[in-house]
Amino acid sequence: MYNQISSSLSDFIDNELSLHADQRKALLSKHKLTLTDSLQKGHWTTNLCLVASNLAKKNPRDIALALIPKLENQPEIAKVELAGPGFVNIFLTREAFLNQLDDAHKNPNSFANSSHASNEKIQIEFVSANPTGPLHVGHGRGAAYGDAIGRILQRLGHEVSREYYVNDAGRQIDILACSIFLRRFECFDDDNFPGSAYKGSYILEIAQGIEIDSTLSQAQKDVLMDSLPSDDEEKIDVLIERIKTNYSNSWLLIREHGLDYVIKSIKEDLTEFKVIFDNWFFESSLGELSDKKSEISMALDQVKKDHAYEKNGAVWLESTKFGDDKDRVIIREDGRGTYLSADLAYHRNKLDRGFDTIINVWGSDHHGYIKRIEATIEAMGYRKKQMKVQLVQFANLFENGSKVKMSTRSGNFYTLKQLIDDIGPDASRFYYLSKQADQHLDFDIGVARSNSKDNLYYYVQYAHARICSVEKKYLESGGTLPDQFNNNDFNGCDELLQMALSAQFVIKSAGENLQPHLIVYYLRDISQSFHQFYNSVNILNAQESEQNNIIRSLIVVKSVIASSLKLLGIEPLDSM
RNA sequence: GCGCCUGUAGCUCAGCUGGAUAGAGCAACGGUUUUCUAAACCGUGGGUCAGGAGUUCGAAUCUCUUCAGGCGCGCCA
Repeated sequence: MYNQISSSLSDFIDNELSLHADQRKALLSKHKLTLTDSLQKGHWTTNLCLVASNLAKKNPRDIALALIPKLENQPEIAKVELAGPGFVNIFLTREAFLNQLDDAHKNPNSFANSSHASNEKIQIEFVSANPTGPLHVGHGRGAAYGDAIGRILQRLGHEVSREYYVNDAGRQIDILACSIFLRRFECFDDDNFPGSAYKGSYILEIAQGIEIDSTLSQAQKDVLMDSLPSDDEEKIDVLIERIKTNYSNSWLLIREHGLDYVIKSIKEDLTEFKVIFDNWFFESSLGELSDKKSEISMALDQVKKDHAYEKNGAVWLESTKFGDDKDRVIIREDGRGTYLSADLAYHRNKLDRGFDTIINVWGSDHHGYIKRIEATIEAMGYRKKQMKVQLVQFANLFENGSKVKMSTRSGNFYTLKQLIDDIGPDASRFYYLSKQADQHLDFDIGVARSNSKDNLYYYVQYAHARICSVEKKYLESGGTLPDQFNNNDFNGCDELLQMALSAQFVIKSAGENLQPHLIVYYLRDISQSFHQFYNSVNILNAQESEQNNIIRSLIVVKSVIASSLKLLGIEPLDSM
């Protein structure tokens, strides 16, 4: 119906309004055809006449008077009204209204207006936490978000690939290995353990799980720990150097073992969270700068040709030429690469894989990095529009009103796994997605865990479970589930059905704007409408003539709730 | 100092590609169960959409500005 009315409006614009080409274009892009928020305004409404009145310098009412007969001609349209300042409200025949639902049900993936949307190959890179420890609740938000976006975009017909970028090459991993080494050979007692090393209990666990024959004598330990710098950062770097040099075999073993262990545990946590990646991309696979044929060397060579220069012994990317605030070092004075140089090669790799769009889900503390990477992409000859960056703010965790403290280095933090064990993956995902990603989220686990009425997650699930229950009872009493509406019968569900129809537009918008929270709010609204309906009508004791349409409506609502929940990675509950 | 984000009911937030009376949950108060799951529903109270100016037929929404808060500005990752 949307497409049909929409094309009538386009015909009207082309044939009845004498507009210049640019005016016509403006009108086509600015006018809207939307489902109404209440059936008192009909089923569909358009602001076409209001927008056109500006462009055509005509009274909106006059334009409407010309438009209305064109619409009323159509057999599916019962009535057209001019309302408010110039809205045109379209009332469908009951049959046409109900047919829309059958159509939506038959083709859940065919979206209104889908002719304009081309199916793209989209890659989403998310989580990508450094493999130096377990995922914490902040990572969980990115995981829930990226995965939901993936599901929504897939539903809209795109081909989606989920990727985790593993920073397995940098200093962070050296610190991880160093921390494990120090624990394994008991170099420090707890009070003197270096401040920059990782102290979580998992470090001890890894250390104890490694099979190494050798031990360190007290004399060896003394040499290792002799006259260390007092600064925490310098201290750890010196330790790393000494261990690498003097205990290279143990070092390599520990480094590899530690990395494997942490990555494995991250994968396990994500699996439990129902987030499955199609690809794990290792930074180390880009190779070394010292290898002239490595991917990272080739990527750097490419930008060095035209967009880089040497200064103070370092190589600088002329990123200011592409909108960055300042130029950036890509090769340090000492010849090592920077974080940006690896990222540059990584983005080149991604774009060369043929994705139409790559979406980077980053922690919002990286927002200053966006211009830099955009500049890098352009310097390599790609279009920066191919990349979208979606920032995810940290989630503050509360319990009974007080903030749960989190600090990574100290090792004392609330992990994603704890959260999942505590309230389950589905409730976690629901609350993670309940607010726009790039804004602060206060997440109260007390509420999420509770059976009380302020738990929105259960409010939605309860709506679904209630419908399942009614259906079951209806079948037990000898009813059969109807597969179509009776056009002339009970219309008490029509408002509910109108809202069910809007699901496809909500999902479309959630996908286009990368905002899964729109679906959360939609779920809340349709659940509320259902609960209201449920309390106002005795379904199982309704007259037989009414029951067909009621049950049919509930089937539609149930399926809309279930499919919306699934887009968020949440399994609908059949009973509670 | 520069850049990005935020400011909507007592609290937590929707609504922001301009549109019809500004919404929801919680909290407060008062109701609803011989009947399908009361984790529900109904009702009442509660708002200068931070302040100001501008654009527009029309602004919570766009522009400018002031105030308040958060974050980012490394040859860190």
